[in-house]
This record gives sequence, structure tokens and C-alpha cells, in this order.
Amino acid sequence: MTIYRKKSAQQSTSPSADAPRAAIVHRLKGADRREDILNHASRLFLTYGIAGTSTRMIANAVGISQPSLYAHFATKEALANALSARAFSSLESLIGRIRTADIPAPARLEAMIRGYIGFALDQGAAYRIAFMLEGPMHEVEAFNPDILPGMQAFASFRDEVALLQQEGHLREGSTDHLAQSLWASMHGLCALLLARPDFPWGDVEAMIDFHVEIILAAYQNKA
Amino acid sequence: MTIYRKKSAQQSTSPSADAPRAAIVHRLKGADRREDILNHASRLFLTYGIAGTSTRMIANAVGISQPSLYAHFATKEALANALSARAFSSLESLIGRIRTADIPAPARLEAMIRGYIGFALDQGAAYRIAFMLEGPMHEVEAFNPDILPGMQAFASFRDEVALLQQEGHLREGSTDHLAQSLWASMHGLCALLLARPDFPWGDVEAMIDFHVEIILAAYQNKA
DNA sequence: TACGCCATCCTATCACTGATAGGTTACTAG
DNA sequence: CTAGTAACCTATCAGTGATAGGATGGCGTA
Repeated sequence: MTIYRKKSAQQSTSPSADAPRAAIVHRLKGADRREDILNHASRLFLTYGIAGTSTRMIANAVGISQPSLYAHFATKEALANALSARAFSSLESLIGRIRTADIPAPARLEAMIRGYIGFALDQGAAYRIAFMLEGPMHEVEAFNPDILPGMQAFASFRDEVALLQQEGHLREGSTDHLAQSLWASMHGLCALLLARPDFPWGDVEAMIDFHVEIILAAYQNKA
Repeated sequence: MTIYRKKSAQQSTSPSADAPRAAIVHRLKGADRREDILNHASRLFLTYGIAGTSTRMIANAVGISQPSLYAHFATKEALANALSARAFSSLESLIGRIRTADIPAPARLEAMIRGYIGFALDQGAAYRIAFMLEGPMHEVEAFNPDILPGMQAFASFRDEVALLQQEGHLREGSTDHLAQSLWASMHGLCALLLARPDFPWGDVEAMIDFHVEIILAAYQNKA
């Protein structure tokens, strides 16, 4: 029995050769260097995926040695989590902006849903890290501060759901169930589009519009 | 600046020591050995995750050398894809069984939805491989036969949606949009539950019931 | 029964990965 | 001017997926 190997892409232009180390290295203060690393890592993760981006690629792009990364992040996973945290802080602020914007209630829900979907598709790498990554299956993770921004973003979303419900724009029932179910419906589309971009989706824009319309009708008050 | 490393779990009982090689090795025919490998890999993937399972762990569990795996699968990814394919064949047959079962139309839709969710949560590892894994972001994958069972399962699902729509049990509109949106709604819940089992979901059973009810109401014909 | 093929399986080794150990350098407070 | 320390380095580790090439045993055929 013989299996033919698919020839590996990226042969001539190896990712590991991405941006040779800068000739002159400037020392940076911890916080600045940390931001520097996150910026380059974000770009690389988006291009090559997380598993496809090595710590050496990141270090080369930044212009420091690979072990120097570990002065700022305990592990590669911690770096990814920090990126996710950064992205979710911006999601939370996005939700906050929509909540405080002067938008009448029904349109506010739609704005929230479309904002969420747009965020997920834009920040694909960070969104994957937060919601689609394979974590330890049986091991209960000790408190991880990098998950917090995601939780806060959800909490903010849940608060808005509670408000809309109180105002009578959303169906009755458990607010937690409502928020989680609504979140799941939004997430489902984002996750599938991100995980299977090669699927014959047809017109993606139209598909999103269709799904949003269904969601709005499903969760709004029938009264 | 000093970062404290989280101490690595699995220290004393390293996963790599999982099941020492069997003393007496029996030669198996290609197809049998292949099934053997898939069975052990499935168990290990579920326990340690895909990235957390090395090819050496799989080989040790099976009782063969690590390079011997490559006589049956070109890459570790190919092995994972084969597992996914096997699982999705069973999903397709599940859908087929529900379709041909003697269930009146509205209950048939609910049976389909609950069957799908149950499958996803049971076959977590395979489901992840098929729908939640990080793939190449910019590279268009050449035809991959292991994706076929997943596509066929979706096609079967879409056919049933078309039928229910023709019978007047589902709302009007593009059948493709309807099937994709419905799939996304189901997937969203499964994906979140699998990716974030540590989230404070509350009563998961009740949450699933709530979501299914919403989906049924959302996609059924309002007439 | 004897032969030879070839699928099965092995050991040895590769390049690369994430991570660690321990020394060097440059900025800065006193 | 002189510590002290944060920033950074080189060298190296064990483990990973994958490859090269040789050993072996069962089976069809002469």
C-alpha cells in the first residue's frame, strides 16, 4: 500500500524566511515591545494561521531573537490569548458604542447583530482563538485572565438583551437562555464562514442578510 | 519583566507513555490495520485533543512504530480527515434514517435538528475536524475526498429541507439560504458548547431545548 | 516443496518546533 | 561614575511530523 503525499506548499518562499531580522535593533520598553509583538503576530496569524506561525517567524518579523518573546509571553498560547483579549476588548467597546448610540430599539438589535458578524469576519484570527480553538478537553483550566474580555463582551451583550427584553422588544423567557441562544445563532454563521470559506456559499452577503432577518424574526416579541 | 510559566500538566503520566507497545505484534492486512489506527486515534483525539495527540502516541496505542502510520495515511492531517469522513458517513446515514423513518413532517424536522446536535456533541473530535478546525486561510485547497462525506451529509440535509419546504412546512424563499441558515443555527450551539465547555451555560439540556424551540419557530411556515 | 514477490514493519535520522539556561549589553537611578 | 536591572543574545533541549532505506514474513506460483 502506497500513499502519495500532497506536495507541500510554501517551498521556495518559506514562511520561516519572513522578513529577515532588522540590521539595527532598537531596544524598546517592555510594554512597547509587547504591543510590537502582538501587532506582528496578529498579521502572521491571519496569513498563515496560528499553528502555521512559528515563534521564530514572529521573532524575525519583530526583529528580536525567538527566546526574547518569552520575556513578554509565557507560552505561544499565552501570546494568542493576549491577541484574543485585545480583539475582544474592541468588540466590547463596539457593543458599548452601539448600546449608547441613539438608535431606536428594534434597529439597535439589528445593529448589534450585524456589528457582531462584521467583527467576527474582520478579526478572523482573534475570533478563532476566542471561540473556535481546540482547548484541553478534560482538564479544567485555572482562571485565565485573557478570557475576561470575551466574557465581558458577552456580559455587555447579555445586558443589552435584558434591556431589550424589559422594553418588550424581545420574546419572554429566561434572559440567559435568550442571550446564549442569540449568541449561538450569530456565532454559527460566523464560525461556518470562517472555517469553510471554500464551501459553495453562493452570495455570502445575501446569505448573511437572510440569516439576520431570520434571527430578528425569531427572537423579537411576537406581540 | 518576568513572566511566570503555568506549570505543565501531565507531568508524571506523560501522554507519550500511553499504552506501551504490545509485546507481540501481529501483522494485519492494510484495511484492518487502517481501521485499527482510526479507532485508537479517535479515542486519543477525544481525550487529548488533536494537537495534543502525537503520531507516536497513536503508534504506541496501536502497537506499531510511528513511521508505519505513514503507510496508511500520508500525513497526520490526512488521518484526522479520514476520521472526520468516517464520522460524517454515520451522520449522513443518521439523516437518511430519520428521513425514511415514519415520522410526520413537523416532528421530522425536530428529530433532524436534535439528531444533528446529539451527533455533534457525541462525536466532538470528528465534528471539530470537519467544521471547527483552522484550515489554510488564503490557500485554496485542492479537491479533498475526505470532505466529501460532510458535503454529502449536508446535501442530504438540504434535500430534506427542500422536501419540507415543498410540503409547506418551512417558510418560503431560497432553499439554499434556508438550509445554510438552519445549519448555521444548529452549528452555532454545538460549536460553542464544544469550544467553551467551561462557560457557565447553566442547564445545558434546557438551553438546547430552548434553542431548538426557537429554531423550529423561526424556520417553520407562518401560514 | 521451493522460490520470489511485496506488503508490512522496523531503526535511524531529518529539519523544525516550543521552550529553557545562562551569559552579555545598554539604559538609568543614585 | 557606578551599581542594578531590564532587554536581549547564543546555545541547547526534548519532542514533533515526516523521510530513507533495510529487514521480515506470508502467499501465490512453479
